[in-house]
Amino acid sequence: MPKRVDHAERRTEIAEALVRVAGRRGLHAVGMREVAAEAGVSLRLVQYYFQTKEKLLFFGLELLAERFGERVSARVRAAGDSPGPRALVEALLMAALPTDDESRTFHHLYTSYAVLAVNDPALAAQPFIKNPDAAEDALTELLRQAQEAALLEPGVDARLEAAGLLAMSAGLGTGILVGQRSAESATAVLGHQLNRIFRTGDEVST
Amino acid sequence: MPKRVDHAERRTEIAEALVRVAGRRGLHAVGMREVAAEAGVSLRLVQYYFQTKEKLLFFGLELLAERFGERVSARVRAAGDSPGPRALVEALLMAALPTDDESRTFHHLYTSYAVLAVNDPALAAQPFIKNPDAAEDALTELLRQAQEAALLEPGVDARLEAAGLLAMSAGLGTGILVGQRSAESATAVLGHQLNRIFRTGDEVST
DNA sequence: ACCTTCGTGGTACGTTCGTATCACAAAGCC
DNA sequence: GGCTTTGTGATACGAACGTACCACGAAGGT
Repeated sequence: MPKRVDHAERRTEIAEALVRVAGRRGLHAVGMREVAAEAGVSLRLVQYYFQTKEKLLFFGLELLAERFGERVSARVRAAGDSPGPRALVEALLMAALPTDDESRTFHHLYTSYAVLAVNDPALAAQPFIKNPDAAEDALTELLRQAQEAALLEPGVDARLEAAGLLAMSAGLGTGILVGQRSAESATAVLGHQLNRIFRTGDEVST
Repeated sequence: MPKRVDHAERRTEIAEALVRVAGRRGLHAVGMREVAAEAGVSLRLVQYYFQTKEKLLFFGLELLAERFGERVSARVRAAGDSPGPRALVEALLMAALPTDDESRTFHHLYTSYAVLAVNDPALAAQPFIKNPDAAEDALTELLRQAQEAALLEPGVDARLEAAGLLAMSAGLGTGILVGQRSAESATAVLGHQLNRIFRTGDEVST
């Protein structure tokens, strides 16, 4: 049976199994055996491709971040051919909301990792800072451009506003996740916020 | 030795030990034995006052929510004798930010519980919804009053704004928690947001 | 054609965890 | 003052977990 196999691919498959079971039962409850079963391989194999559980978890986080980045990019690209700044900003912020199973799992697990990182320096060294900071930079740049095109209300500080919007999006996402608020209500809150930032030339986008 | 003892008090002491050790090592890592050691009692005693770990965790959450409520109330009361609406709003929002050890632990553990609640219906039935909803109602009412006193910029929807501000505060709090942003930067973001909501009669309060 | 390396399975080990059990002393009740 | 209840200690148990170990079949290289 043992043909030569692509390690990277195998690792990705197993990490995807990890993400699935973690999304279903919670990151705290996932064990090597269950990941193996979900991936349809033996426990030994999980050990073989990841020597330790910690490494498996790290790789799972990387996978999660990567997939999420792709998702956001896709959303932004889908925002239209020559999208207005507001449509771009909206796409960026809405993509982070847990509106379907995939984004819900992402939000759930990312928060789980973040909580673990509070007490785990090794985990805290992972892309927890890098990734959100990049998003903040990107959004700030978007707002600056809109500002130069005189599309924003006066008195808006691009950087502070970007940070605030991203934090709001994250907070709303958590609210959705725990069932406190519906996805529709979250988008309404976000939309109202954008209405107050952008000059009234209402393009509410899709 | 066995004098008659106040159960409620004992349970609170043990739950406080739970909160301490959970804040130190993460909620996922806390065991009955460690809680017992932290509280300075035997494992048996923890079992005696809480029959099961689940009940201990529930009680810990209740304690956390209660203490946090008191903290917010204290902050709001300390906002001044006849505080302006903006000072009140600011006190409410800032109190939720993890600026010191106590609020940091609160934010950390509350988020931990929230993550667990995603996959645990019994935990989800605890005050996860009730409490934030109450905060949203209170903040909405505060904004409405400010609105009637013509202290707000036009075009502000009190309810949507309240929800947005609370979500932003929560999101900023998480950012502080994971070391992505400093407490000062978070308060700056929040302050800027309030500046754009309240009419310019700048009282930045303490 | 041999031999090394790679992929894989099965299983055992040591630890830790939550919980249950046994034992017993002090206090309250009548 | 005997007896029941209450508080407390020590320890045992069964399960689950991460990890380590042993064995072996099938390719690849030369």
